[in-house]
Amino acid sequence: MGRTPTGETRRKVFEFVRDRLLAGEPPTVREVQEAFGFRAVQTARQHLERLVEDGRLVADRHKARGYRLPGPGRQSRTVLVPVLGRVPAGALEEAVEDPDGYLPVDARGAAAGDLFALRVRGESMTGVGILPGDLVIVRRQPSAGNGDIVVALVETDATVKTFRSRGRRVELHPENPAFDPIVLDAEAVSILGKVIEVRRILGVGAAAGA
Amino acid sequence: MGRTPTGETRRKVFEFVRDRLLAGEPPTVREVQEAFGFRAVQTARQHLERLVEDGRLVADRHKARGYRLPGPGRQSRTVLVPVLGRVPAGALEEAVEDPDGYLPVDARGAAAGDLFALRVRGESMTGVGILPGDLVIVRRQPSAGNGDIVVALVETDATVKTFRSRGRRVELHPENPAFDPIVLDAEAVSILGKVIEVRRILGVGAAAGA
DNA sequence: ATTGATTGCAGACGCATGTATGTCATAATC
DNA sequence: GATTATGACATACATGCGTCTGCAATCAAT
Repeated sequence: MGRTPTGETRRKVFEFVRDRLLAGEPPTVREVQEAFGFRAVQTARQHLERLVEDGRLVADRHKARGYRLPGPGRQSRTVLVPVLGRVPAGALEEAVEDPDGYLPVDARGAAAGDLFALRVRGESMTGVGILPGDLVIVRRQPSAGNGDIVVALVETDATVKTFRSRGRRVELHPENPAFDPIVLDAEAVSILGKVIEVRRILGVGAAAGA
Repeated sequence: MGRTPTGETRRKVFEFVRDRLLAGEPPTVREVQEAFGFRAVQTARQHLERLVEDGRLVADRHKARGYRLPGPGRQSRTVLVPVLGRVPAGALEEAVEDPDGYLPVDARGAAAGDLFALRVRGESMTGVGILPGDLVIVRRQPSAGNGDIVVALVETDATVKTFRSRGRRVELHPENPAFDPIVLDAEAVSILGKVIEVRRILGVGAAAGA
């Protein structure tokens, strides 16, 4: 058959492959072929190979579904992090087993099992832009540095506060003048981890257009 | 060879496959075999099939790398969304071509190509917990509803504001008493999209994305 | 000991899939 | 119009990879 304008099809092929890759389902050469109605496998392959030459894709040679996006710089490792409903005193392991859902997070070096997420309750951290209902992503660690925003176990509930070490004592500072700091003996505080990211999902309400 | 305690290996196989899937690189049966040192393909396959029976995995039969996580309930579709450095007047398409990096986002129904992210500049939205340096994830749409937080093109720069329609005019409200609303003729405003999520990366190297 | 369930091994079959070659038509350039 | 590059097609080949059949070893219950 005829041909399409120069470069036009290749761009669309790239977008198709990229979207598939980002969706976690690498396509086969023949799936690309069918998606574009090519009558020969080779046509799809030519486009793919050109994209590899141009550095827009990389190929895992001779492997099924072997095309990938170039890395490793931008190849950030995405992991799904469990959103914990509650953290009943210390039983973090069990809470992870039955999460409310998962959030896709760029692990940035952290081990997948060391991350979890919590929904923020209360207004004690509004001063640093952490509002009720926000999600905090936490990396598990037993201690923290001054100024770190941490998740700590106080009484039986997990709470988000700014950590500050004061001699043998530990202060958990809210970031809201209406609340008072919590001062405890260092051993009496159980740090669950450090907040590495804050997220707020906004009005899913009107799902626009379609 | 001997055997490992009941169920033990299967759990590890599941975790292996799950992590690979979340990383966007579905494993082959033989890759599972090698990862665990099985001397027969079939051993890996047995575990995989059991996981499918248990509903922990689903299988795309006869397809290469055909094992997936069950869905679509918990299988929220994760897409990588480009972080745009700048949005030079209207040229959104081109900006997407050369992003600063990618963020993993739960698409929640939106088409992958309709999403992008921007880094917030300025303090005009601190009142609703959007701070300078935060990342906003935007779904492209040409209009918005009252109260939506939108990204609009004013002059030559993209800005984040609360949208409000006022007759034939459009108001872009900052959420900070130190700033004044921008009032424009409806046709003079170019809405790039609606903010559907806000993120703040804390701690270690504030560099998100690449 | 017998039985059944589970874990693991060995080898083979066949389709799916990446790859190689060669041909033809259209577009771009001179 | 001749030349060159590009897009598309047709066919074939080699191997990756899911699947099948059959058997051995370990553990628990009878």
